Amino acid sequence: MLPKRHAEILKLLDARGALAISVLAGALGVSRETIRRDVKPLEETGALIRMHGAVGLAGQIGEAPFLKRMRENAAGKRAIARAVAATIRDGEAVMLDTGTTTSFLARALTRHRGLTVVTNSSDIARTLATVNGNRVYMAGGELRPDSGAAFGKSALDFIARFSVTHAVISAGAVDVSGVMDFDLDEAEFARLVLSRGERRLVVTDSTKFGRRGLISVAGFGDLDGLFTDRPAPAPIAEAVVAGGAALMVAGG
Amino acid sequence: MLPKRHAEILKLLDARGALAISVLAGALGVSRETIRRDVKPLEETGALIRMHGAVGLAGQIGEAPFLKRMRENAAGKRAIARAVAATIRDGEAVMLDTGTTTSFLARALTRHRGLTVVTNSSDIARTLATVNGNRVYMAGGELRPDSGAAFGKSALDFIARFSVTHAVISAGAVDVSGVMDFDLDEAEFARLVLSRGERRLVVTDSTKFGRRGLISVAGFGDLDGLFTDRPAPAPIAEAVVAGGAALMVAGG
DNA sequence: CGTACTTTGTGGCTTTATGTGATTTTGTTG
DNA sequence: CAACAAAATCACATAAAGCCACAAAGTACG
Repeated sequence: MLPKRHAEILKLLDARGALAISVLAGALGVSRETIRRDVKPLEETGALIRMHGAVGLAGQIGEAPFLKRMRENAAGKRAIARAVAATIRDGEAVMLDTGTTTSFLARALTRHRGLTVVTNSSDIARTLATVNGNRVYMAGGELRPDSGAAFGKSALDFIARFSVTHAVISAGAVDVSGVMDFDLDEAEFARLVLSRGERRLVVTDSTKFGRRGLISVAGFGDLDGLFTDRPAPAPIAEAVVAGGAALMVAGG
Repeated sequence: MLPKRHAEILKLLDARGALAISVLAGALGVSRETIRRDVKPLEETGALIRMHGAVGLAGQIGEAPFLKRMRENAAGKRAIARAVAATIRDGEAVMLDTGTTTSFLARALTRHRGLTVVTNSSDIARTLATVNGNRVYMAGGELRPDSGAAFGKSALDFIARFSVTHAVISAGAVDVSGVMDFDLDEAEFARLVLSRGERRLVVTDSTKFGRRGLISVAGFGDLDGLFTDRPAPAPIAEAVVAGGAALMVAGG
């Protein structure tokens, strides 16, 4: 049962940050020595970093802001990701933009088979490219240091050639007027992603509600659904349904 | 009655997750050995994944083949990666092709700062894009399911625009005539990478020596150095130095 | 029927996973 | 810096799982 517990360990670390060996041993119901033996190959492949007394995911240690953000409200984002993944069937085509919540969605989709995935995020591409017979198309170019994703004209041109069943974007902010972002390139990219999908979804954890964004990405009328982890403030919830989009609240 | 029990096994796994061989044997009223024999073809076709003690549906367990390959001789590859990383200074430009050893090199480079990185590998891109102010340029396109990397004309065109200090490729095989590969696209890509670097390196763990490749990538005269983890067979070592390349053996 | 082929079971041996306890290393604190 | 506690390491024991070869029981087809 090795790989199974390996996956469990990575999941726990992903959710809760660095943990002591003994904590992991307790959580998984095996001896500390066993956890140590599990951890060794994971460390050798670079997935983990060991310190005396604890292990952590490789990326989290050396100040990677993106991974740090992935730990904020990780439970909520994971719940959203699971809910969205449940609406996607094996073999379908999805387009994902960059974001912590869409990265969680990519992880939730590792149990699907034969997906076609279009993205500009190196994290999402890497997560889905080598598993389960998926086909992954990634837009190349210069990758942003904060997100590890490609933007700009060539990325736009690349994804404009695709048409997919599910287009999923993440939101920097959501208010009554719709979905907003803080970055012009990201907003343009997200807008294009939405236009290439038959079913247009936004995923956003509840901390984004009421936040005021800089650039408008889409009104609720342009969407088919908005997935979040906690009930939205009443005015926003009303605006969503008034725009004709479904509002889905994923249970933790 | 083979196909019938195969279907039963898949159904059980789907309903109850990963199960031990002995559990399946009990549930279906046959011996463990029989289940093992049932499971073998299912594993070969990729429907199942086997661990010691249990089998699970491929979709439920996330064990990518690429990660599996990264575990093989991980210590040797890491030693090679460390040795190469020590010859690269902060702020320099490197070009890396896809391979388990170059992925290790990317990890060894996470402590460098301000690198410029050019690659076609989503794994390498993701590893280096979000840390320490690196600039990462990744060739996009359709990613190969085995390696998570982009090949083909657009990838070639993309990297052809760059000139870097260090060009590093991994080898599928090495014999007295030079560096070989098993895949035409990979070989062409590697050749182009070499041509874009001032310092041209090959990294290869010692298991590749003497293996017979399909396509020639480069003769030793085209290289500045070859890094490996154990001394090469005498005829190959002689060919390397005769070609004017340095042979570096990294201590474990 | 009988022969040839397939499927299943069995026993012996090897390998793997895991736990336990002794011993060493590491980090902390007075 | 001595002393202590937590963690890591190591060696050993054991039980479960895997593997192989051969025997037994079906099964197909002339």
